[in-house]
Order: sequence, then C-alpha cells, then structure tokens
Amino acid sequence: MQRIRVKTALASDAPMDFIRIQGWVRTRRDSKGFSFLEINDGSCLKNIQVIIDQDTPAFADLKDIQTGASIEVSGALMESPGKGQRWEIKARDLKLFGAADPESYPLQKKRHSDEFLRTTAHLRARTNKYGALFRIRSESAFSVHQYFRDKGFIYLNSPIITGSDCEGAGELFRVTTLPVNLPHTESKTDIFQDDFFGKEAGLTVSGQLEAELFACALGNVYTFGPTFRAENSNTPRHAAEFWMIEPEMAFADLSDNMDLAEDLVKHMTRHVVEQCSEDLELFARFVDKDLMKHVEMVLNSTYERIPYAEAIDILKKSGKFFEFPVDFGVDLQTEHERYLCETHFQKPVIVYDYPKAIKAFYMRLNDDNDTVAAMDLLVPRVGELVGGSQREERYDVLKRRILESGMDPADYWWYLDIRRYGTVYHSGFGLGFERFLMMVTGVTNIRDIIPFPRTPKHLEF
RNA sequence: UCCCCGGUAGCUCAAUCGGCAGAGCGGGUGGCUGUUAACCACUAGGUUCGAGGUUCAAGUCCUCGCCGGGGAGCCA
Repeated sequence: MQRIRVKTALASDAPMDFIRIQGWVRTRRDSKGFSFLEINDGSCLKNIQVIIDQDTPAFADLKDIQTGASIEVSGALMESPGKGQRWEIKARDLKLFGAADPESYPLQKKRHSDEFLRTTAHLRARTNKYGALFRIRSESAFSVHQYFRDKGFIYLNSPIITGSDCEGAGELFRVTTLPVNLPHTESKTDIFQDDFFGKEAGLTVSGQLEAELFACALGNVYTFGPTFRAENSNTPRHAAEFWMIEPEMAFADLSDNMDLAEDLVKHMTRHVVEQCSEDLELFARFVDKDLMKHVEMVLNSTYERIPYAEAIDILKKSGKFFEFPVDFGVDLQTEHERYLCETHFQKPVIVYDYPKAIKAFYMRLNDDNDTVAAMDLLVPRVGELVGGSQREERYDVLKRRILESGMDPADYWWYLDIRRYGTVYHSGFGLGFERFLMMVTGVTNIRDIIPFPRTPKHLEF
C-alpha cells in the first residue's frame, strides 16, 4: 500500500480504518500506558498526531523512536478526542527506519537561531520554519513559469558557461580545466588557448544578452536560472550563487517594462498568499509581525513611478540628513532608496531615466543624450528587487556606447548583429528570486532563503 | 574589502568593580490513564573560540589570530 501524505490525511473528511504514513518524528510524549508521537513528512507545516496504546504491537517498538527518527505508522485515522487537532492516528504497527540519537541529533524540540541552523543546513529543512520556507520557494518558482506561460512568453535556458568576460554586471567565476600549478611564464592569452574552450570562460552573471537575441526572434522570452557573482560582498542581501528571472520583450518600451515588472511581482505575491497561506502564516506570526501589512501593500498599491531627477529632488528637499550626500549624477545609496519607498511614498517605487554614466552600456540612450531608459523597482526593506531597461536598439549608438565603456565591439559582434538585421525596440529586466522571497516571508538574510547558500569563504554541503 | 558588535554547557543566554562558572530549554533515570512547547522529581553535562601578556587572582583587562552577526560599498 502506498503511503498517504500527512497533508492528505489531515484533509480527510471521514475516518479511515486503515492508513499508513511515513515521516520523521517531531516529538514524543509519554504517559503511563500510552505515548503520543507527532509525525511530519514535509508535505505541510502541520504534524499528524499518533497515539500508541500499550496493548498494541506498536507499543513494544517505541524504544528507539525519538525526535528525528524516521518511521512508518500503520493504524486507523480517527477523530481526535483531544483538543488541538481534528484527526489523529491510532497506531497498530510501528516500523523504525532510522533512529536519531537524542544525545547528538542537533534539532531539539525548541526554537533554534538562524545562525545555528545555517551550520546545520543539511537538517534545517526538517524544522517548521525552513520546511515552510522551501515550500514557499517551490510554489513561487512555479508561479513564475505559470505567469509567463499564460502571457505567451517562451522559456529560454540561457547558457551557464559564458565567454563574454565583461557583461558589466559583476566579477566572473572562472571556468577552467587547466592544472592549478600552471607556470606563470606564458602570457594570459596563450594560457587560455590550451583551456577547454580555447578562450577564457566563466559562469554567467546574467542571461540578459542571450535573452535579447531570443526576444528578437520569438517575441517575448524569459530566463529563470542560477546566476553567479564572484564579488566579495558580505551582506544579508548578497550571495555568490542566486536565481534570477529575466524577461525580455520585443516591441516593448520602458513603460511596458515597468508594467510587466509590477504585474509579475503582484502575481507571484498573490500566488504565495493564495497557495501557501498556512506556511505564510508562520512567518507572519514568528518572523515579522507586520508581514501581512507589507504583503497587502505590495499587492494592492499602484507602484510610484518617478524619474531619477525627481527622486533626487525629493531627497534633497526631504530635510533628512544622509550619510552620503544626494546629488544629480550620483547613484542612489541604500539609505536613499529606503527613504523613498519606506518613508516618502511608503510603497514600492520605480525610479527611471538614470544618468548614463552610472548605468550599463546596453541601456537605451534617451533623447536628452544624458540619461538612459533604465528602471529600478525598489521595495520597502528589501531595496532593489528589479533592475531593467529598454535596450539600445540603434547599431551606431550601441557601438559607440561599447567603445565609451572601454570594451571591444568585436567581443560583442553577435550582440551588435541583431541591431544590424531587423532591429527592434525591446526591453527587459532582472528580478532577484531570493529577494522576492525575502520580501514575501520577511526573512532578512539571503543565506536563509537559499537551500545551501554560497557566500565568500562558505562552500559547505 | 572597510567600520561596529559579539564568541561562556548540546541550544538560547546570565555572571555587578577583576574575586567559588550559573539558569532555562534539550539529554538521561524514575513517576503520571488524553498529551500537544506535556507535566512532576532526581541527575549528568565546562580547555569560558585559540595563542600570548598584565595581575596575588582573568569569562571579565591588553595584543594578535580564527569564527559569527550587523552596517557600508557592489548589485539581484
């Protein structure tokens, strides 16, 4: 007989003469003559309570069944006479698969700190909080695919290994099969001629450039995959390996781009609220008391859209002291972003039309010749959730911008080529998947959002 | 990478002015006929992150190192 998942059992509308569940013991309570077990199998936040009477065969097998043990319970699903749960299992037989020595099993029947659980990442998904979190992560990923499929976007698997070494989005991890003890006598170019690809290779920092190529063929596309940045940044919002969602649309301008970003964020948030209400409730109760207020705000507000120049104006007139002075031409600091969305507008804000000097070469130059059609979506407490732009579709302008950025147009011949043949105005953005999850759960450290986070000096598990 | 804070029992923390290293939870043992963060009693458990220094005396003060957290930069 197939096991029944705890989620299904708890949703039953009638008692069952026979039921078999398999999972891990969360807690055991003994009284004289009987014991209670609570079993969790990861299917939902709730445990199912099992009662074992001393006159059943199961009672004799209780000995090594303690917190953390993996077991199978066979018995009857009955209405629980106790308070706190509708259903419980009256056990007939117990089968122990693997015991968990209570002296050394790291997870106790008590709250653990996130810092401690990070050192126990191979087991932390067995806790209420992390189980809930990773179910929400899974549902959120599904909602991305659902959203784009419904909108007629094509899912593109952009390459993980890249040969373009300066996409302008951060430091690359090098990919090589060369021996580590290579003598340093040869020049750099010579070395990579002998490497696997015959040229310097790295892990992708963005799928955007490839997504643009496909958008200019299939119309609307998106990527959703891992992204790697070799930056030595040590903050609760950065990881060396994270997941990014990058839609790219042909025949779309910056305004269309903002519409899509706002709509996508709302869709994903709504999906989590509707499909993960029980798991989300845990975060609203224990992680962030104001969570639902913020989620409502993300769902129901119209996001403010202001040009960069206006943002600077607001900040200057705010009368607030900033550690980093505000001035046109200077990029917004974290404190500025927070003031805009947390204090001034108190809702998500899209800042657009940034000075070209502080943005990437591929962003479309505006008619003022001074700003580019870039946009950042800022949300309270998380900061920049989305960064995107209308792309420069004019061959000559793009080539000039590449040169001005100190790069070699020859390295981007294919990127320039789609501007030579049937070029089209187009737009796209990147949405940090983990940052979305931080926003929707209230978890403040990205290392607690990723199953096995990779950060500087951390590559365990 | 820079700045700030921290590291004491398995976990979370306390230890006043430098003066006998403690509590709660968790673990073990026993009890308890419907528990649910079970309850009650008893009990074990320490290189106070490491190395050096000051002192009659260091968890506490000083130096260096390691690790962790927060802030900044960069960005998703």
